[in-house]
Amino acid sequence: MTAQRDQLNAVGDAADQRAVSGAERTIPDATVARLAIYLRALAALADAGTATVSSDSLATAAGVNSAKLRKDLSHLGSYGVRGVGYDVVLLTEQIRSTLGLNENRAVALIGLGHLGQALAGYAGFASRGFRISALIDADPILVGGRLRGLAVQHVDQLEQVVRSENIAIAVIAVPAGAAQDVCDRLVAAGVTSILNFAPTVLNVPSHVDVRKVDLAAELQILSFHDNRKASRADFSTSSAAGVVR
Amino acid sequence: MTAQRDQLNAVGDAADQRAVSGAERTIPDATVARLAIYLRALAALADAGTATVSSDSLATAAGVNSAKLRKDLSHLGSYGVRGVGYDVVLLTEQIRSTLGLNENRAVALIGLGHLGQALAGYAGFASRGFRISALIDADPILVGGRLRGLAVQHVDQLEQVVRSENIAIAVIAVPAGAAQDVCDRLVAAGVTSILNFAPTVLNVPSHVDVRKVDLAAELQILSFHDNRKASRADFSTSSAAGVVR
DNA sequence: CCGATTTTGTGAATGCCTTCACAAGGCGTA
DNA sequence: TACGCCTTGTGAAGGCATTCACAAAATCGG
Repeated sequence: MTAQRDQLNAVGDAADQRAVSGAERTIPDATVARLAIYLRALAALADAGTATVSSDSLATAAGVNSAKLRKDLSHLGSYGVRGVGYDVVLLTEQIRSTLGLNENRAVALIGLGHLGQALAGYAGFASRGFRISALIDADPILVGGRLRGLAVQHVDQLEQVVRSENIAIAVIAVPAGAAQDVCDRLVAAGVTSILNFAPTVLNVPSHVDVRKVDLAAELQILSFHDNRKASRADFSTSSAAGVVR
Repeated sequence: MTAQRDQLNAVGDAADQRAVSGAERTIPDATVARLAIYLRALAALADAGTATVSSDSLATAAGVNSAKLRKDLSHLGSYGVRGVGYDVVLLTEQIRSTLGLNENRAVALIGLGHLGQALAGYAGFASRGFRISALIDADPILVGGRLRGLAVQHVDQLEQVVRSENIAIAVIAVPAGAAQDVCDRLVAAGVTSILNFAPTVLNVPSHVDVRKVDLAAELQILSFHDNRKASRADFSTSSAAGVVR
C-alpha cells in the first residue's frame, strides 16, 4: 500500500488538462502534493544547520523512497550535484518558487468555530507564505471582536472584503448547510481556490479549484484497513511497511 | 520509510489469501477513499426520502463521473438493478459493512487544543460509526475536567486508557514536537490505525497504518494551481471541470 | 410475449505514477 | 591526469486507476 497518495485524488475528478500551448513544463499532480512535504523536511534540515542533503536521507525524512524523490525534483529542473546531493537552501528556494509561495498570498477564513479558530491560530500558515487577511463569521458575538490581532467581519461583507483585499484563496470552515452558499459568494467575488472543511461537495465553475479535507472520511478509510487487518489476523506474520493510505 | 513494498509483494500471492478467507475481495485504495463520499451522498438521499438512485445522479451528488462510481460499486458486489438503479438503503448498508462501520469503533483523541476540541465536537464521528472513548491531554487545566460529557485524562495514563478500552484507532492532534512520542506510546499500547494532524512524518512499525491531514500542504497545493492559473490568464477560455486535485 | 427504453456491470484501452536499474557526472586523492 | 567512489537524473518497465463503450439485465406499454 502506498502512503498518503490517495489523498491527492481524494477530491477531484477533473481532468481539465489539455496542453494549451505546448511548451510549458507541467508538473504531475502527485509531485506537487509531495513538494509541500519536502519543504517541511528541508526546513527542519536548515534549522539543524545542514547544508546539503542526499536524496536518500531527504526521502527518509519525508517518508517516501528516494527514486520517487529524485523523479519529483527532476521536474523542477536539475538542482542537485552528483556525488554530493542537494543544497538545502537552494532546493528550498526552488520548491517555494515552484509552488508560488514567495508572494505571501492573502487568504480568507470563513467560519470561526473551533475548527476555524484552530486554523486561525495555525502558525504553519504564516511561516509558509500565507497571510490570513480576513476572518469572517456570522455569529454576532464574534463579529466586531478580534482574533489573533485581526478584526472579525460579518459574512454580509464577504464580497466587499474579498474584493478590497484582492483575495484569491479562501478556507471554508462553516457548517455543511452554509457551505455552498458561502462558496458561491466567494466565487462571485473573485476567489479562485478553495480549501473546504465542510462535509459537503461544492459545486463550482470550471476555473475554480477546490480541495476538500474530510475528517469523517479519513477515519472511515482507517476503519476499512483496520477491519481488514482484524479479519486476517490469523496470519500474524507481516514484515513490511506501515504507512498506508 | 519504504514500507509499501511488502504489501505489494503480498499482492503477488493475493490468490492464496483469497482462497483462504473465501469470498473476500480486494478493493482498490482509490475506491475505498471514495466510498466514504458516496456514503454521505446516500445519507442525504435517504433523508430526502429517495428510495432508489441511478449511478448517474449519485455520481453527480458525489462529484465523480458515473463510470467511476459504477466501477467502484462493482467491487463490493452487484447491488444495483439494471434499468432501475441502486436501492439507497441497501447500498448504504453494503458500504457501511465494507468499511467496517457497523461496529461502533472506539477512538482515542490525543490533544485538546482548538483542533482537538473541534474534532471532539464533530458530530460526523458519532453518526458514522465512531465513538470517541478517550480524551487525552497534557494540560493540567483540562485534565480532570469534562468535554462533551467525557472526562479528560492525563497523557501519563495513555497506555492504561488505550488498553482498558481496547482502542485500535487514535487521532493525534498534539503539537508537532510531541507527536512522535505520543505515536510511539499509542503503538506500544496496541493502537493499529492513526490519523495524524500534527505537521510531521510519523515513524511506525509495519502493522500500523497512518493517515495524515496536513493543512499547510493543502494550501500550498492550491497555491501552486492558483499560481499557474495566473500565469496563463491570457487564455481565458477553459471548458472542463473545475474541481481539481 | 415483444420490442423499446433504461441503466447496470465490465472487458478493453488509455494514461498516470511508481519503481527499477544504470549511465552520466562531479569530487577527492595521489 | 587518472582512478575510484558516490549520488544524481532518467529511460524503460510495470502497476493502478480512469475512462470508454457496449452487452446484459430489468421494466413498461401495448
